[in-house]
Amino acid sequence: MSVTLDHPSEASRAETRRAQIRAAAADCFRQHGFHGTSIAQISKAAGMSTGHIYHYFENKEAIIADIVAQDLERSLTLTTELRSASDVKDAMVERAIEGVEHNLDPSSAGLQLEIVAEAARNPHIAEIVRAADRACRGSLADTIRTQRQAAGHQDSEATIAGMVEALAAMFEGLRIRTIRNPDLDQAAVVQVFRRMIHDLLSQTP
Amino acid sequence: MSVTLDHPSEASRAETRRAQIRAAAADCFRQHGFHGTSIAQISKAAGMSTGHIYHYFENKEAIIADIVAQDLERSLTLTTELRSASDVKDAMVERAIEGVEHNLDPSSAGLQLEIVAEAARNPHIAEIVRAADRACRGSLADTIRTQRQAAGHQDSEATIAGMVEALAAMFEGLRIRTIRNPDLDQAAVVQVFRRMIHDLLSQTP
DNA sequence: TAATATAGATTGAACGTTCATTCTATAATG
DNA sequence: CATTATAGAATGAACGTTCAATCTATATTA
Repeated sequence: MSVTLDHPSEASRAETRRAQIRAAAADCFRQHGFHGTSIAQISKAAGMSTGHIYHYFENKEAIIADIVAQDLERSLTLTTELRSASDVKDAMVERAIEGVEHNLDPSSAGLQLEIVAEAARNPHIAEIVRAADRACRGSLADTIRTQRQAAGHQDSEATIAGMVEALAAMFEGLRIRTIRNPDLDQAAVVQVFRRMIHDLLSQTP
Repeated sequence: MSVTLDHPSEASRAETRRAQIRAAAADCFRQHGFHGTSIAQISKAAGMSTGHIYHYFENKEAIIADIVAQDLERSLTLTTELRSASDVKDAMVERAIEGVEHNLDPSSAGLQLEIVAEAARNPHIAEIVRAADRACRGSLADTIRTQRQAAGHQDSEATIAGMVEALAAMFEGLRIRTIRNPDLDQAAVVQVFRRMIHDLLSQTP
């Protein structure tokens, strides 16, 4: 709508500041959790005053919601990418290492766990998380269904849904594993995961 | 040393009170998280004054640590139980339903996620959690190793460790799944899990 | 047994601090 | 000059924790 974009400011200036606050807040949340982090801490990390934060976010919860939404958008992208592969089974087995690596990164895992824990009790955050999860499940179910049908298997929708949940549990479970066992052998996990995914997608009734 | 035990009080009175506080606190923590719960809330839920809480716990973190320790002791018991089964593979497949049910209970899952999220940033809680996890892994590794050797397989320790991590990730991952997808089809998950566990324990190089 | 002493359980108010949020004033921008 | 960005002080509520006081019940004494 706005025409004058001579300067990079205009609309983008505000978004830059918002991103700056998001990044600083995410850092704080990783270290101290949502409710262990104060606005004062966030403002310090972002290099601005406390009052200024409220110029860009209505309140603390809005910052949390923004980070959650941004984070979930990223994971939706990852899930959708799989569908474009020519041989889905091979692609999933091959890319298992990426999924394992991604979910085992402790700082990422910490924030993700904070988000789910918050979703377990905060209806507003739960809504955002569940909508994103629904989209991810749908995408993954499509991917698996296509692959199974192409291989000549006949599965009920419940079976497909069960496979989706099992795969999701495996990868998301790694976020818990990396906290509970920081010395976990990543290579060994990748090897076992590959075999399990292969077997799951090839299984006959 | 003390002889007079006419009344059930003496030493047990204090433990009763501690248990009462633990239960009330766990309830609050489930609903509002560790750092979203105030001592005032806990004291109200436990039906006693705020000051009285400090008669039994040094501070808020001590209550958290106590609940965490108690919770982890229970999961260690569950893991150890498996070892006594005659046919471990059958037992694991048969008892998959219990593991799935247990980890899918939303109120249990919520507190467990709160604990892991706290462990991700609080070294004291991390220490408790990791010690318990080490014990569980050891027990599960023994169980799997025995079963695999009995079936004539030759696995490296890394492979056994990978299997342990995969199984742990699957079941613990369900805690995340039940929050992100409350409508999850439990029966479908049980069926897929059974097959996956069977295949994992029977797999050949 | 009646009277007193003592220990521990329990209370709720008070403390100093920190919190999220709002208000006010100044600087930068266009 | 008008608007927006920014800073920082101000506000009142809520926090974890402490503490002096009271209540309850058992033990001691006479």
